[in-house]
Amino acid sequence: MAVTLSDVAHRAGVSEATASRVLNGRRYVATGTRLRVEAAARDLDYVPNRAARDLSTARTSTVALLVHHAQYPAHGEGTFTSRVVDAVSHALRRAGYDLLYVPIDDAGVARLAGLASVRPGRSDGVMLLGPAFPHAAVTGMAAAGRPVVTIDNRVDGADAVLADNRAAMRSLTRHLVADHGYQRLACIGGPRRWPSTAERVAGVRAEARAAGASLSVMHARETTMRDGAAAAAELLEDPPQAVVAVNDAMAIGAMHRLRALPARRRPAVTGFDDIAWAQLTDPPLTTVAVDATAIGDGASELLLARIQRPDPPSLPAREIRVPATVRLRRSCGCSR
Amino acid sequence: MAVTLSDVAHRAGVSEATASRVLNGRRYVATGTRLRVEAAARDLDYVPNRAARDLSTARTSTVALLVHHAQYPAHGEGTFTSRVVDAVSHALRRAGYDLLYVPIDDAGVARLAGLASVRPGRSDGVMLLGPAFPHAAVTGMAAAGRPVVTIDNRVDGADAVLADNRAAMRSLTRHLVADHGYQRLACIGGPRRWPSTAERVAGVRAEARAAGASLSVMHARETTMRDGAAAAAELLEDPPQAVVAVNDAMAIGAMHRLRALPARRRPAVTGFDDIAWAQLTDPPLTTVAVDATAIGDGASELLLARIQRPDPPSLPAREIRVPATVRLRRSCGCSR
DNA sequence: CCCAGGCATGGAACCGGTTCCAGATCGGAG
DNA sequence: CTCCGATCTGGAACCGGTTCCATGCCTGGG
Repeated sequence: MAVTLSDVAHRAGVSEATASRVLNGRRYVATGTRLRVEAAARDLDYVPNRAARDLSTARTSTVALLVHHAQYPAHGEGTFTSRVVDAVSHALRRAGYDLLYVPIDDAGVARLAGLASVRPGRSDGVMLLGPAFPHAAVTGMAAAGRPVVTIDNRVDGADAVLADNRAAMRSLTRHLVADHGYQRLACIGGPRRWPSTAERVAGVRAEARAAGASLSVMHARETTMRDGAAAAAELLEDPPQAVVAVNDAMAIGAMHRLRALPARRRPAVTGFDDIAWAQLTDPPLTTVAVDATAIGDGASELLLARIQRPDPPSLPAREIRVPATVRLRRSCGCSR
Repeated sequence: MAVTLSDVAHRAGVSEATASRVLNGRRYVATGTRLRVEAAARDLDYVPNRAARDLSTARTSTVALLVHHAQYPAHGEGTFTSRVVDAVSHALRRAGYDLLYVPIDDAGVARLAGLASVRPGRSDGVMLLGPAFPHAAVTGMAAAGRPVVTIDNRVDGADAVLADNRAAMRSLTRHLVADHGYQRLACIGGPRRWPSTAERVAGVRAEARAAGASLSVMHARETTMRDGAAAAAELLEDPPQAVVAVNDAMAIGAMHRLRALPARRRPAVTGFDDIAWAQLTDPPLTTVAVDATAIGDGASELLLARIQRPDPPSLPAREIRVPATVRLRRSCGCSR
């Protein structure tokens, strides 16, 4: 049916071995031969059979991206995840790799925890997007020599790509205290065990302490708008001057709930992620923007480094921090 | 390195042929043999090598999903696309297929138009999500016998899955005219060539005529919040009583812009998609919800039907319409 | 009792590439 | 002029499955 390497070789009057060498850019092929083979391949519109190549090279040129949704709904429904997925996908494609997209729910995650043993499956490596993957599964894979990188999450012994959550939050908090003079802050955090939200809370805490502002921290079970609203409800009685949420979804939920207060007593609100809708809230949401492209590039760089040399003294785990920049809008009290 | 079929066969004391038969559930295997092979596979934690299987069966059990972003930003940034991606992915997984995720930009689309010829690539079939794929590329693939299904788009001769845009919009418009008594309507549409937005406009038009309301239609170049705002700006001078946008992003943009008007003259606004943020606008956005799960199921049903019997008198193109239901909130003037 | 036919199994070809190895050719150094 | 090594090429093994075909067994009907 399809054009095979043998067809190309035949048309060019060479052996399959030589044709293969040409098409893989190997050395030791005479220029004339090279040109003939290339012409034949072009004429026949030859496309190599991936299964055959994968089989003989024992590599797939494919990376699996697992996205956990059920426990990560704020992102799953939002735009941060899709931006990262696209960025990762583009970065991989540029490197000649394909992306297998695998959304995974609680049941799937549980199953994952079981097989710390490695499924070579149909990918050369795995990216885990989101904070909810069981520690054991990640370290299990990494220890077994299976290339793994976590995104927006970190686990000892595995490569990771995260935003510089702490620094960004310190800078944002400094703005609230120093520029606006807020002295009483509240922070709406996510689950304690999720590294990136924990880091954001830690950043707020560190800067509040340094700046001498009071801070009360609450931890939501998930990080949806609903959770943000619920947390905000507890603040209605004695509202702080500013509420720092660890993502935009919760910030928007909180802002919504805080409308119940008269404008005079209504706290400033800030978020994190800079999703598309952050510009359209009333007032527009001050938040932190993370460069999704940098995340995609970093993740694929780390993973491909492992894939492309899995043999030598297994590399120590690396971590890439992507800078995150504060986006001042009006919800923090700024006038612009 | 990895456990192979031959290992399993050896351990069970049978030939590879028999082991293969057992693991594929074929008939003509004695029960005792079957049990021995199954036990051996379990003991060795055998996972079949996909490349080898793909090569010998000439099928990949993989479907490529192309998502066009640059021309589809409202969805690319929003939540409709990601919901559909997840739904498709789950449906395929249930059927034993993997999903190759391929975001594609304008340049990619252009390239696609060129090769009406078929790239068998690494997938058994292709799903195209979004309205921006060139006609020729789609029909080319379909004609070449390559399984294709379009989502949120339709092209003659190719399978398609879409929301029942027209009916939903008629019903929504009827509500505006009959229940609220609006007589002067405006509709913010998308590009004329995008089937689903065109159908939505057609639905509004049909019902407005039937109900005797006046209607002015505008067509935005894309369908982002910005486009919605720009369209709304033109309505400020002589505002209609209700503005029907063809998606939520534009509706939100329009609502935002229309705040410039005093409340008395401010039109009702409605959207389409029921993205997460529609509940949080002020007032909450009346819109139309599409069942993403149904889209995923439909698309995978159509595609797998083609994949699993590509030989017989090539099936005529089929089209699945997914019901869409109106979600009344306050932006249309309802009180609840 | 013999034979047809269904059941159960193994041998081997095959899918379409990559790559090891051996042989051939050629230019330059000794 | 011979020898050596670098360059070029083809034959064939191999990757790990699936499946065609041949074979042997067992059962039941004539």
